[in-house]
Amino acid sequence: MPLSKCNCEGCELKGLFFSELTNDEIEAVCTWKDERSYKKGEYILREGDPIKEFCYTKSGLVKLVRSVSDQEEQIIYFASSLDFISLLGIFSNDTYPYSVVAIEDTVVCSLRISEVKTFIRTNGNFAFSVIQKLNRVSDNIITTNLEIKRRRLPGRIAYILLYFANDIYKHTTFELPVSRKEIADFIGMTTENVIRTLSEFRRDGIIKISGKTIEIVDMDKLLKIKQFG
Amino acid sequence: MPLSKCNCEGCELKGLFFSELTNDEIEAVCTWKDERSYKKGEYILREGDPIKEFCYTKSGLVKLVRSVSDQEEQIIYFASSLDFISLLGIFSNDTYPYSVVAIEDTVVCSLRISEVKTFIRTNGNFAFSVIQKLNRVSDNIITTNLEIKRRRLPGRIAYILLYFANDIYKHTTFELPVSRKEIADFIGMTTENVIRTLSEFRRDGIIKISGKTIEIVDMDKLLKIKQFG
DNA sequence: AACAGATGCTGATAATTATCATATTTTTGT
DNA sequence: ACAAAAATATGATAATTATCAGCATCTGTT
Repeated sequence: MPLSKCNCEGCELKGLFFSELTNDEIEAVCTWKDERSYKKGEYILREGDPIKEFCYTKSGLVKLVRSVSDQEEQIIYFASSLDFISLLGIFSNDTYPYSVVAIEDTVVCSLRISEVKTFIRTNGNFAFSVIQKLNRVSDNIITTNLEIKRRRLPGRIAYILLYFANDIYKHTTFELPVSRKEIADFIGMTTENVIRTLSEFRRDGIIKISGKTIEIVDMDKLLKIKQFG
Repeated sequence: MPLSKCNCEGCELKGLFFSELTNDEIEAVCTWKDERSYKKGEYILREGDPIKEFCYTKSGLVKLVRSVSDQEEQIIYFASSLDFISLLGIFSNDTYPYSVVAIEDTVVCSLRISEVKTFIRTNGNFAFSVIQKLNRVSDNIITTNLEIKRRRLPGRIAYILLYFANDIYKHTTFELPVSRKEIADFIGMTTENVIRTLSEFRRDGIIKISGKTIEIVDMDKLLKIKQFG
């Protein structure tokens, strides 16, 4: 099969994820890869399911969640485009220790994990790039959690607002992709207190809120709250 | 140089870390490896230093810490024997994002990171085993932090007591290897409240304390506090 | 359009945790 | 061995956060 028929060839992510693969390997990937679109709210992976695929986001935004009791869940991380979403335990577990849910419309590309494992064993440069990327994502999660842990409620809210504004949307006005409850599940506080703190920020002229739309009005103050709150 | 002169050959960790290396590769490791002993309290790695080595503990206990302000530090993780202590960012950063400090006398074996990187590129099975092990350690850190985050003070203290009792010392009586302040830095609470909670556990007949020695008297109650507190 | 159910919002109160002050004990350095 | 510093301990109070209760608003469905 000629490579020109393989749409992975022209994929904008090829350079990011598979620059180290040979043409033959890319062709093999292409034959088996599975690209899927998910609507906001849909489950991409389910906690407890067997790990058969190696997935990454091509576009969109997802949350990694784990359930900690009947009613409660904890959000581990938000992954945007070009992130691995298969990470925790993918090479050391049999089943997913968390679920992945689209919080915006999301396109995911999946490879068979067995194939990726083979490439790791046979292609050292590919192995190295996988290690680098896994390492970067893990570090990110760990550091983010530590940063949140050391802050109080206002600091945590400031942190997450600035995360969406600076890292995800790169704009001071944006649509919050998550509910107040999801913020609460992420920062480890109650929904009521998340709402209360947002309202206080609004009253203090730091942000404007209309529904899901947030506008950061006083960036300096928000940065100070992130730093000291 | 005959392999018999190489003391890595007989190292009890060879099977764990380097089972996938060829004899030639092990000999190369052996020539350059650096095995060092550290007394309790000594720094093994310093935050900000360039990453030149790939380190793991042969025995002992260490803490991974990062400083978050002039006076405060955050403990990321406790690593016991056979753990990697080079992990966060080792393959994606130039400098260590955290320090590693011995909290018990510790023996560390270090390889040159450049050499490990070469093995990853040239020996796929070794690469795969490194990925598996890094993956496992990262997951552990992430999961531990999530478990702590979702608990209140008593639950957090119960969690860490049971961690030392069950995972590290495998005994209901043990010497706490860390100060109350270090526990506080790990679970994200104040030193006073850690002390207070330990005192309450003692008053409630859950544990006995004499200095650094802790004895778990009422395991059932402690498990319940871990679960619901 | 009407309804149900989720989500957002606010206040009052209770529970939890931090801060400050002070004393005692243990460890460290000389 | 001694003084100084650090760690442990406890109480009182302040600050922070959770819980509960009651409404309003939004969303999706029929």
